[in-house]
Amino acid sequence: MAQANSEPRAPLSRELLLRAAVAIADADGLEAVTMRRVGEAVGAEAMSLYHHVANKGDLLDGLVDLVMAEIDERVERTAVPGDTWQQAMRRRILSAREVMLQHPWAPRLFETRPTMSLAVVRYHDRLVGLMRAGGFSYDLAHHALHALGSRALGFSQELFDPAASAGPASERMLRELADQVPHLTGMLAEIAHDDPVGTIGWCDDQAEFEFALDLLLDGLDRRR
Amino acid sequence: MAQANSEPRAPLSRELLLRAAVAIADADGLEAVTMRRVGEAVGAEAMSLYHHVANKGDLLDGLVDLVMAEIDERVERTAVPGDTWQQAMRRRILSAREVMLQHPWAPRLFETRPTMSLAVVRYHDRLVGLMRAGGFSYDLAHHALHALGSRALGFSQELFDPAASAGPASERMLRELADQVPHLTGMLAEIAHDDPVGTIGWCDDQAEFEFALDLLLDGLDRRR
DNA sequence: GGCCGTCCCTTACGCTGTAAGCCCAGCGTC
DNA sequence: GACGCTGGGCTTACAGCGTAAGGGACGGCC
Repeated sequence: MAQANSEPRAPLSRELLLRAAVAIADADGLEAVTMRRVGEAVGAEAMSLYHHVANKGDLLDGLVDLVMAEIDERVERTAVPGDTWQQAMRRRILSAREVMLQHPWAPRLFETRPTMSLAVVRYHDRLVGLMRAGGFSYDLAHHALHALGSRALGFSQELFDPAASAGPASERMLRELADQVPHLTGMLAEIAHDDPVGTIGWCDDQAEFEFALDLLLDGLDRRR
Repeated sequence: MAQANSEPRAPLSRELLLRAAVAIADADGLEAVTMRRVGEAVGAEAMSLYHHVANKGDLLDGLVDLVMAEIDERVERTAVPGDTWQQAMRRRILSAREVMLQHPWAPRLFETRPTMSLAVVRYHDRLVGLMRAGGFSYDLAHHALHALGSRALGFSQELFDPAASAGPASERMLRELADQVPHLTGMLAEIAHDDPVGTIGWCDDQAEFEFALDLLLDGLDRRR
């Protein structure tokens, strides 16, 4: 009713909706991505979106594909020809992680989606390709995929939760519970996080991620 | 209105609600656990639950604690005195896994809960204790916790999704996409899953889990 | 007896995803 | 030019969610 003819507005399209949804998720988190909110962002009503996506699940799948496209692009850009399987794998996974760091909501989305998108399957297929070229048996490559888990896509699930545990409140609480968790308090006291950049959650910083990744890659190389 | 006085019904309590919620989750999955549904299960209205739980999040946290209690109990029962750190850790984690296998919804719940419950913290604290006794530095123990991630609690996150990817439909689809994912199709053809018992999702069977676990434990032992 | 908690119920609100149907612009065809 | 079709947008509406607000019945204590 308002708007008159100020701007004719680009026609809706799947692409447009997905871009809007990404913007919303980046700004306010995944739970802020609702049909009404996306509609508002593109200047349309919620129900109009259904002409371009089958339902909300379809939209979320679209988000996954979009993030995967970003990853693929970056992976391609940062590839180095002479790499060993291990170097190539490492580089690729860390590239994926860079994209995940830009979209903090993506890990949770990837984990939650009930069916795996073709893009994700293809990503893993290429990883298997790398390992095969490096002399892996199919069996070991299979094991490797499972051992890596979500780490193959550049993130580790956070049981020590993201953000919420940070802050002085939880630190004080932890100190009060020192008798209940003596080892953890001792550990935290010694480690004294200085929280560098590149942190997804509380502790999942770059160094942490790379330590676990190399632990796995080395172990795999030894079993090759 | 109905019911008359057929059965006076046990008074509500936190315990009662949690037990009912577990039953519902076991039967129909985590998303079936709604306040109304839990209320129905205990013969009360949804709003009555709020006298025993602060809100739904509190109820879910209660579920986590309940599962953790089950784990602790089993861990205690299966402990063996003479174990090395590695044996003890392995045994403990596999015990936790047995409980997770009985509550397929638990992994997702653990991953989703925004704040970590005291029970979970204590569980990890004991793991650190084991490692310390095994000669770990705090720093390495810290790395170890992160490297293990959710595996410390007995499950690995499923990017190859649970159940949904199984069945002939997805297998046929995969065959049709053979040119797009040549390595994966080759791998799957060779592996020929015979799906033993103890499977959480598609491939996260016991053997898979233990392979990754040992890969990590061995790697950690070497860096000790 | 009067009062105060505790426990449960009823009602209602705002939010979600989405089914159903209307309306109108643009088009192809005669 | 008039016709009807089609497709993209809007409006309305519904069921289900978590939960805020308040009412009424019971028991224990002064």
